[in-house]
Amino acid sequence: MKHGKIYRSDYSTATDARVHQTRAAIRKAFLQLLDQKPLDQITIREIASAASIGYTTFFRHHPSKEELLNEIAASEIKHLIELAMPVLGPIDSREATLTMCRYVAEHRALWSTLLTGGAANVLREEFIRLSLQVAASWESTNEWLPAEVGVILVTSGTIELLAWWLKQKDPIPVEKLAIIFDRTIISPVINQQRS
Amino acid sequence: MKHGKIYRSDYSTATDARVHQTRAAIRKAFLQLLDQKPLDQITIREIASAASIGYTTFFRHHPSKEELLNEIAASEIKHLIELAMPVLGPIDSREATLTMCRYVAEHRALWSTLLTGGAANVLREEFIRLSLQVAASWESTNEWLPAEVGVILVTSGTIELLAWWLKQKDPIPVEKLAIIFDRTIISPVINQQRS
Amino acid sequence: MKHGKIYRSDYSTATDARVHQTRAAIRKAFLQLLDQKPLDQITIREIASAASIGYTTFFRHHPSKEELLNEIAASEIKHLIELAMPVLGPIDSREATLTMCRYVAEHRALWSTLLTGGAANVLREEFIRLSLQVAASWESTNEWLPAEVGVILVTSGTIELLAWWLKQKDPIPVEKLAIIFDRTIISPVINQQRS
Amino acid sequence: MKHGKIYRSDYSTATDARVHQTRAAIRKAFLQLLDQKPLDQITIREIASAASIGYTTFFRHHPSKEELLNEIAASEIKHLIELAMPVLGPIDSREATLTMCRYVAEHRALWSTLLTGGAANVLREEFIRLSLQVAASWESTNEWLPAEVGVILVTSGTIELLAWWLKQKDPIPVEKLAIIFDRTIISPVINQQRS
DNA sequence: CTCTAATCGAGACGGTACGTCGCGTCTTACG
DNA sequence: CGTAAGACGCGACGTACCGTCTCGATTAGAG
Repeated sequence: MKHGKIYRSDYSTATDARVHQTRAAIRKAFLQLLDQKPLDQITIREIASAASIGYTTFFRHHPSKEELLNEIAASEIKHLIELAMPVLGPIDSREATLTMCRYVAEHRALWSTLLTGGAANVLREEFIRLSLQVAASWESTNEWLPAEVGVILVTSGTIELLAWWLKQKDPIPVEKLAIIFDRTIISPVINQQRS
Repeated sequence: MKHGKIYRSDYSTATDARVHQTRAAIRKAFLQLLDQKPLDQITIREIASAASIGYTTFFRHHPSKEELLNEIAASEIKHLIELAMPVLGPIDSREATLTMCRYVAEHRALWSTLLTGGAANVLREEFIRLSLQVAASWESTNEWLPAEVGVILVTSGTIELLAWWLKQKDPIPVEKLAIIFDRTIISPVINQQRS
Repeated sequence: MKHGKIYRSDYSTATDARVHQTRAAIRKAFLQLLDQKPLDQITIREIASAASIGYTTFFRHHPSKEELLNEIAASEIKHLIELAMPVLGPIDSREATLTMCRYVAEHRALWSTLLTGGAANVLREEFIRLSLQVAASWESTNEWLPAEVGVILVTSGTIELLAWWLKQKDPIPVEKLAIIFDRTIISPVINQQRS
Repeated sequence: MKHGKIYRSDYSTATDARVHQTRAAIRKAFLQLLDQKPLDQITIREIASAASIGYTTFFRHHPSKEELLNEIAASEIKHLIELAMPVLGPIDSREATLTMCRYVAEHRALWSTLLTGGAANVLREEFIRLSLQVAASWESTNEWLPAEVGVILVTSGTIELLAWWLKQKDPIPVEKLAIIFDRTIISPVINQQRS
């Protein structure tokens, strides 16, 4: 609506080494900046400068900084959702919970940026959007709880809990986190409950 | 840090009828715009135009649109937190829950804008910030659950649940909402639990 | 063309003592400010503040600061022109010259402001305009010199010379000034000349 | 004193063709506007619009319209002063006078704008400033006439005379102008004189 | 190993919104 | 009941980024 054609190449299948190098530099610089301030206080010129690339070059790879964030976020979120889905299954939620927490712990730096940095709000929305999409076909587990609400609460609860955990200087061990996670977020939604 | 002197008057004790009129017009126009798009896509010129006031006049009342939103949000949130606090008390959470839901239901239009419009993210942060502040002195209710986490989960859960509820075309009755609220958000945090 | 009607009263025949007081205060404050900076760097609020009157009150007396300057300038210039005219007469230019210089010397503060302060350019134009008007009916004194040119040169020369004189810390005596005035400005225009 | 950092480049050595094109367009549009109204009634937006460039682009080349005028004026004035200086020399003032008048005549359009348009006052000041600077080292030609006064009178007289000449619909021939110039402005200052 | 095309840097440019300032009009409240 | 105080609409200011668009310079990888 806003823009005309952009002269951006399609680098998706590029084999040129420079392309990969440039993309990596952008990503790295961008995540570093996101650690420091919210998305809308970061200028593209800043990213380009931090990545030691030309301003114009940024646009050859990403149409906007928002789009860049979405690209990064989407791929990371997919991993997490794949790990998180079994959590809601009937089998062994405690084990799946632990697996998910460990995954985040292993990529602490990245997730810390995503969840506690300037991208948090964007990420939350994307996270919930993708979760709802994945869970769209599910049937309700409880007659008193619309499935959609369940997904929203679990997803947002997960994000908040992980964000809190990543912010701590002396984070509690993963096992304890998994217990909190299970008791406050998972069980209330999937378990049978007595009023 | 950014600005030099601003020529803004202190209107807090203003008695001039025009002042109230102008402030009301700004607020109304702003909330209408927030219904349609996120905060950062709203320009001050748009607000001024919609409120039928001069562009400059906006700054005579609010230093920025962010500040305006915070002013509005803070006062509304305070009301809600006052109603919400007893919910966590030991006595009768179900009753307090119902009271809070009814309050939101009675101000549906306003809260709908705040929670589901372009201000949602700002409001969430402010909400959690204020909740943490209010709850700072509390002692932990559970040895396995840090008090801070409890507050965060209850607050964000509340926001998500209310936001979902306000988005529905055919919203479920308040009583049912209160049940969900109690089972998924309150009880898991304040009650004793069996693993 | 720009403005609608102004609610300005006509105070020209006012007898109210306050009116005179106010006008005097404006005039005084204005001239003081003109000593310090050019006209367009002086704001009306500044004048009003310096004159200890309300901002709006200024407009009850003068439509704009430019107009105010013109009012002041015009009356002063008229005095000077009346003294200066005989200078060009055939009788005794040296004597008239001396008279004029003495007049300026006696009102040094005022003329210093008018000629060397921020009003200089406006004053020059007004001065030349009035001079040309007064001298419109004159007949040329020399066949080789259009009357208009003569008036312009004498007028602008007078202004420049007086401005220079008023700027000096140790001004030369009036008598010497009159000599310069006569030799460089008056004589070349009115006297018969040998090429 | 006024401004913070300006993002203006140094175009003095620019080779980009667009730069020259833009600068020329600005200059042309600016001079055209100066023909019509005084400097302070011209807005930068007007200049930009008339030059068919973006508003912001103006500032990439000139910090303000006043500065732009000074740049233009300074370069033109330098030419004229170089021609005018020999006029005051002892040799052949009549010839130098003629040369100078011819130069102005050949650039009638430009000088007409500078001297009779909205820039006249600014130009006068700059002219006198530069003249005094150039003539700073001179020694007085007459014991009764301070050198500074001589420079001021010659310079301002020159400007007034040229301005008058350029304003005429049927201007007198250059030769007659040179005679007036010599008799009324040059001779009275440099020649020995009998009281 | 060359050379040709892809990629990049540098930055000029037209825009849009910002927040500030001063103007001149108009309204209100006070004395 | 008139006047000061000041709220207001207006429009220009100068700044900051935006995203588009040339330009050459460099460099990879195909011939």
